Amino acid sequence: MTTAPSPRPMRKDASINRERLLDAARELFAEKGLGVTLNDIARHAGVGVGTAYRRFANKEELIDTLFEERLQAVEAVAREALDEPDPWTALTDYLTRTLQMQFGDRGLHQILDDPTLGDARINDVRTRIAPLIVELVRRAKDAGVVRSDFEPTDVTFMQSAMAPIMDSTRDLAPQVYERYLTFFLDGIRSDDRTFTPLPAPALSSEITHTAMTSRRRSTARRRA
Amino acid sequence: MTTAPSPRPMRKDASINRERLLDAARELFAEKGLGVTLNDIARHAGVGVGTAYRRFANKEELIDTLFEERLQAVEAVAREALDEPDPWTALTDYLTRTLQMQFGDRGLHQILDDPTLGDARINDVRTRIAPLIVELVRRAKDAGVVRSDFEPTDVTFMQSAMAPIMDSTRDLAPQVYERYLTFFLDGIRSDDRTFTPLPAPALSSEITHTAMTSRRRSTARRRA
DNA sequence: AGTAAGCGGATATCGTCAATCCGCTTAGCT
DNA sequence: AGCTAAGCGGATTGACGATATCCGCTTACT
Repeated sequence: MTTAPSPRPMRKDASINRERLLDAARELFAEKGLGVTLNDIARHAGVGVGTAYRRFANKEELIDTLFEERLQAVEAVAREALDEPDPWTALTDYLTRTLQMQFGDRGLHQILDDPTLGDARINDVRTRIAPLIVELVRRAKDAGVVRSDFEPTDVTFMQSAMAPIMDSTRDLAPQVYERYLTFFLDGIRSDDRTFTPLPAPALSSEITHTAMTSRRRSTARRRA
Repeated sequence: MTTAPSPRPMRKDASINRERLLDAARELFAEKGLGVTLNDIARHAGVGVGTAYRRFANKEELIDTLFEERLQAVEAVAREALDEPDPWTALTDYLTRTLQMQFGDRGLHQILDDPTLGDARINDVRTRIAPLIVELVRRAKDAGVVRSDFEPTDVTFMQSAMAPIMDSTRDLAPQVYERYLTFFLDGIRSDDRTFTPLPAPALSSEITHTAMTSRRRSTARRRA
């Protein structure tokens, strides 16, 4: 699936380097977002820039290659959630799990959130995910476990709202974003209006200050 | 307060241009955020770059000049909120009003949110605001109108969570962010666990797509 | 052993932004 | 009315960061 049936197979060192580049890219995209340069990736892979550009025409190609699979994983989570009989669990499982994934991979968040990123294949997957979310929300509303004025697009905005929290606390207090997800979920759940115990304590004002100060520059890059 | 008692007053054309620059800066900072360049501002003011740099050493000086007042307005809102006898109204008035201000002024949001921005005077004001928020939250908790595990720093993160929503919908559907603020407030209010009517309908999936696509690049600039 | 494939990384190119400089204009004084 | 310091515009310079190429050397494979 990775290599077309070309006359000659790739030379051994070449394919090793290709893997190294993919690994490095995975790591850097996850940690710093899609803004890292091919030069960064090459250096991280312990390989010359030339090598990087010989294997991938540009960063986009690398992104498309890597994230199709990551997005399919998100799609799979949505499908699994639809197998869950309890509609509230289904919806929250989807949210919790995919946010977890996005928390661990800034690039994944960016490509999920920004429809201008990625090629046709990426778009395909995104297009397949949307109706699954619609269905998850519909079921939850039909079962009366979610307020009736909640809509599928609210899921999208909620995800984008989590991004700055994730980015500012990633290195400092990993699961703080779940605290805010909980507030949000307590604001839309209708079958049980008691408060869910918060999965993480609030940050002290000092740590909050540090978090806001050390926020990583969001390094997304616009499409050419 | 603006001009020191210097030997000669500023020449008339000079002070007119100074005002023009301040107006242009206010407008551009509000609309595009603090990332705009002094050149942008000069052009917008209908004035040469040289003039801009003669009046203000750099963008920072301009920012500090303009935003001290804006931040004081936020402080004033907090103080007014503390005059409000009902603790829930007090807290939500503060949130609603300051978010409204931030919605109308991207620069204000940035400087409120990023402690590395602004000079000592700006920092002073920020330092004065923090304890007011602590007090607003304390009162609400003491009165039992807000869940007991809610903390003042949650206000900070909630504000930063609204930013991407505001930025993606500003030109498309001005008050959508209030919808998400409402979800959030319904998730922390403890005296009344019914749902607050949403101030704005959900965006259609098409409009949401447009919103995510046309999101303005966040143009904050790091300090030197 | 020969050679096509691959390699590294210095370097060219581009775009963006900050900041200066200088020839011309004008406000304000006498 | 004439003088001059102050002000003006904006082309230009310089720094920087990112992308992408090029080319002399090396290596895998037959």
